Amino acid sequence: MSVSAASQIDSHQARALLKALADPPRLQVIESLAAGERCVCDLAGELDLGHTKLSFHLKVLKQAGLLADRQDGRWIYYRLQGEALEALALWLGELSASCRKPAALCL
Amino acid sequence: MSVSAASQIDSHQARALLKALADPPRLQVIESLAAGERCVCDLAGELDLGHTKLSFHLKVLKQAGLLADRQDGRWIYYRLQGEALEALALWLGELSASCRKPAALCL
DNA sequence: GAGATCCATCAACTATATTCAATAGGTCAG
DNA sequence: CTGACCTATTGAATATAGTTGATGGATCTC
Repeated sequence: MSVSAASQIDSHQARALLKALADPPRLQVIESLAAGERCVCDLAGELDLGHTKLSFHLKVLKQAGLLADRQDGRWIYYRLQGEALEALALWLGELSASCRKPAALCL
Repeated sequence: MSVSAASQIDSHQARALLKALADPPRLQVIESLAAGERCVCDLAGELDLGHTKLSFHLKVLKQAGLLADRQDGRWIYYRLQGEALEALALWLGELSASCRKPAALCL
């Protein structure tokens, strides 16, 4: 039980996260939210996406587990789920590590 | 100057890597190559992709900088470029770290 | 409760990516 | 140099994903 326990993911989950991230507007959202929680209208102002497009991509990111939301009155605030990013980073790290291991065979 | 200097990438490069990885057949290839270098015909046998499909995806991965190849007679061997995976893992890690920093705002 | 604001959803359209079958370029063995 | 093998490429067909404009639900203000 490590302290910063990023949950282990399998390649199927990794692919879902990769796919969710691999899109310009979604990456804009992610990077904007890395600075902190924001409501949709702030995001719409900050980024240059229409309301509908933004809403669509927020949904995709949320379904992938990369975002969480919270309602406050008529505003809905989205925030990054750091664990998902960490889990993906970990998965990628293990992949590259396993590549490096059998020294003679890879690279 | 850190020892395991994974080169820094920007969000544009990160997106290209994410996009290249976010596809089932390509992830199969990546995971297979994590065990070591292989020639195309071995990959074709191991995975269940047609020759054409495999060749196409190898090209995509190579252009993204995730794979390198080497010719030996009529065989062409592909291997993983661990640095690309590490760089992406690093980029994701920094993103999640920056999310965690302003404690009150995110999560 | 009427109107305004914030956000999500829907269906149709468009754009992009993947697949498949056929063709072609190299390399090797005989 | 001919035929066999390994791999790459091409173009057409298909599948998938993204965008757009219009509609609707929910919350707030007056």
